[in-house]
Amino acid sequence: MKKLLTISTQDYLKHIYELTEHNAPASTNTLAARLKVRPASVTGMIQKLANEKPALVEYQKHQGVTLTKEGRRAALEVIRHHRLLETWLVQTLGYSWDEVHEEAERLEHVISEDFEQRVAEALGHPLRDPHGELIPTANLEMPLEDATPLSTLRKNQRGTIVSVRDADADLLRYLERLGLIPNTHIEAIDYSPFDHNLTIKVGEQTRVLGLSVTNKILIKED
Amino acid sequence: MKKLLTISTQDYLKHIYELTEHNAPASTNTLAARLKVRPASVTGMIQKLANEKPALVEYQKHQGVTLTKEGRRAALEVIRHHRLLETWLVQTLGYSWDEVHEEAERLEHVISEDFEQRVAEALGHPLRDPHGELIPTANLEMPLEDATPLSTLRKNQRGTIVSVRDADADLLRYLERLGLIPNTHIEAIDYSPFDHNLTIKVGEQTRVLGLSVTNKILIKED
DNA sequence: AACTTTATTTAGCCTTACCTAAATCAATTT
DNA sequence: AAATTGATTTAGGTAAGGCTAAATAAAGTT
Repeated sequence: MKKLLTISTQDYLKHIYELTEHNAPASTNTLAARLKVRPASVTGMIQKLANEKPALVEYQKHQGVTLTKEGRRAALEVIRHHRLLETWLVQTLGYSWDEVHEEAERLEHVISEDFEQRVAEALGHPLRDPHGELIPTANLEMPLEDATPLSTLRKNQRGTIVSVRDADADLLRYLERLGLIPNTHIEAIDYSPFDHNLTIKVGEQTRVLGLSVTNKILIKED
Repeated sequence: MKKLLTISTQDYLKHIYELTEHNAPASTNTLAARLKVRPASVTGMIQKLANEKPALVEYQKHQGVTLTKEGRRAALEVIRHHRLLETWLVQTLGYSWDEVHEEAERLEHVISEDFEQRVAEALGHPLRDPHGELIPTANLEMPLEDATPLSTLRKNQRGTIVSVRDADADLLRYLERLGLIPNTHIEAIDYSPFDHNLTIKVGEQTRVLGLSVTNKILIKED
């Protein structure tokens, strides 16, 4: 007897999850920007979510918002849907890496538990989606991230790209052109401590990447 | 620059299409029953749909409602989505014949044109869904039905099941148990003009079917 | 033709989730 | 400590799409 949440509520929870993932409560304004809604609307919605029983968010006026246990589970459910869907759309309908997001964004709210299970099964219970993001488990826990930002790689170290985080479609297309997609093997050939630029070798190519990019790419050293 | 319709509107149009398929305008009450909504709500919604520009339905107080050209196209779009989705879910996720309906019912409203095309492509542009229902074409026309009701089959005639129309999940499960699913070959071995019962042979089995069943099964003679 | 039953419509309300404008709080400067 | 600025909240509205109850229209009976 799980409570049914509106699409809008699911979206709020998902975005709150993402904004609070690295500690720190989410502010009304950033949430409003993410949701493409006015700050006043966010305040209203948050107040409702905080007064549900059980409460989905923890909220003190002017102090930002965090998820409760219930809220977190609901958020992880949506995120699991999203990431499974992206994986599935890429694998079975030939969507490209950067096209799937929008489609999954709409589907994630309407698929059944049964559908979720069938897709997970069909995909062999994948750990990561096509961007390399971790997929929450069936019992709604987020696996630990065992990859590290590319920005921590230093001269002569090698690694394999695992994930590209928080990237918009433009950046994804850019990275795809550079061949910087999950499973690609790379080697750091230079690092500048001044501007934090990292020079890497990707296959035959040499690329120089700034911090804003190297921070978004996760790798596993090898 | 197609107009975006709400899920609710899409549902109204779809059900109006189905109720008016064999001539005759749809009445407020039957529509309300189908949509699981009160008659008063139907009146309200229909009035809105009739006043859209362009109008989606034709409506005269107390005379029932029919679709306009625009309304019909919108309805066929939803029905195309539904039937493609059912076909796809059965083929790629192993849904059974009688389980797909609900899932497709929710997905049909949120998939993109791109998704529709990819699925149609992946399936090889099928003509019928798993129930045998005709799938509207990409340019939103309903193909002509070239199959006939099983109730017209007479002693010693043979045919192949093409479709099971308007059946609820219970009937579908029942027919599945009897082996009466699309592509099954059958032969009429007796017909009673009094009660319209038809005795047929399905593989090794002999079955006696009443009119309420034989009218819902479409076949092609051979 | 009058009455009864059933179908349909009108009127008035509710909820959800958004909006704008105005008010208040918090943080930073001066 | 006061003032300014920016973030947040309150107050009051709007549009969808439901609902109930009451009013009206149509259809069927006597």
